[in-house]
Amino acid sequence: MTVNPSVKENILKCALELFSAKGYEAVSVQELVNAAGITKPTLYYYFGSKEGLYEQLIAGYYGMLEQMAAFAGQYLPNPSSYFDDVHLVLTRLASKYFEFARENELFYRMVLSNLFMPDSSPVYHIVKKYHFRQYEVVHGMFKSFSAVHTNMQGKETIFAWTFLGMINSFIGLYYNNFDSASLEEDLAMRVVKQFMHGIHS
Amino acid sequence: MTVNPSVKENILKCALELFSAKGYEAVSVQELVNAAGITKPTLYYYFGSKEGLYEQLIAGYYGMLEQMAAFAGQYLPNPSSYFDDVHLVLTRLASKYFEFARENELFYRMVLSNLFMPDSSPVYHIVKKYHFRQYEVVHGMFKSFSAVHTNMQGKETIFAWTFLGMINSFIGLYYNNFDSASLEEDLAMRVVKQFMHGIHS
DNA sequence: ACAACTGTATACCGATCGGTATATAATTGT
DNA sequence: ACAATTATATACCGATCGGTATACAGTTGT
Repeated sequence: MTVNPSVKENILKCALELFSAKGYEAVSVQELVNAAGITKPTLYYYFGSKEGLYEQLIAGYYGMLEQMAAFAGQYLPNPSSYFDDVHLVLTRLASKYFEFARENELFYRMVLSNLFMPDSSPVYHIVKKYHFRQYEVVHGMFKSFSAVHTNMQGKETIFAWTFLGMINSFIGLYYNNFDSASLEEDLAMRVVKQFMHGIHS
Repeated sequence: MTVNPSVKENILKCALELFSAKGYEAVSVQELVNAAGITKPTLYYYFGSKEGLYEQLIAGYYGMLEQMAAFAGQYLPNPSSYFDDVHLVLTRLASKYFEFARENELFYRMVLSNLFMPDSSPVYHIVKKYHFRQYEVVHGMFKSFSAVHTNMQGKETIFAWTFLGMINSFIGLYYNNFDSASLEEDLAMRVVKQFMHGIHS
């Protein structure tokens, strides 16, 4: 079986728009193929099933996200300089997350809406491993911090979840226009400041 | 039209279990009435529609949550004492959120899974106002802080969202057993510490 | 020119969707 | 006792669900 790239890309594009706007369950295959200007057998020819389409859709984007996070989270210890050490890496990572969320809003909306999805939700088993890999990258970053800053040892898990929770909270905030701030470098610094020094900043 | 409370309660109980486990869209009315041991006309007699059932279900729980947050978030200024001022109220509120999340796990799982629901999701318009009211209570609390601690002025929105984001992040963590910590008083203190003083705590 | 393969559409599948018309059993007021 | 009302079930509605059998047009290798 071969593929017509343009047709496949078009299906993925329409799927992203619909799933992002209404959620997986609420989008029917018929609705999807109408939007893409094709018929059902074409969709099943390329993706096998509705779930297969969803998986292929998120796999690509999650790959990019993971690569970004792994790269931006690289830590070159420089403990003598505050701003060139942990602070630098966290700011870079937050900034890159915001950049990704800005440039892939439709996809990242799906990520957010799936974050706390119930375990027995029909699509949970699809997104589960991608969520966890994303967490692992951030957790690994804090591990590399604590290897140098031993006072952080044992708190890597809680730091990873807190940091990701804050990042996602702010991205959700941005998407819903509750805060006038945009997801610029500036906000990344504010988030890191809050994360590192709390309310007294 | 009158009601048989026990039947109605039973439907609500089954609805909570199913919606919490699979999400609104993924639960069919047939599945629901089977679980409750009734037939469809009975459900429609009491709730009018699937959406009506969902609304009545969450309205009750959100009412409790709102009342709890409003009460726990009351601020009696005592700026001369650090631990009896903002710190006290935040710890009490966090603690109460964790308590609520422990005692109403099924409901709060629904809350979390709806947190970042897309705007055009079929149930978004139902949960929207409840989410926002919850945020407003916390925002009001920070407003009452900043009336005394003027250095907090202008940051009430960002504080409210950060605080709620952290709370929910930890509750999600607890539900997914990623952290061995349970949602006890102890964790509430850690969250407030992280919120107020950041990573250096 | 013709066979093999790629890609797409028509037309259909049984099952299930959310919702309801109607009948009737059970309760209540008088 | 009997009418009115409450509460429940049978049986059904048109629409749509996710998915597919089949035919066939377009392309490609030889």
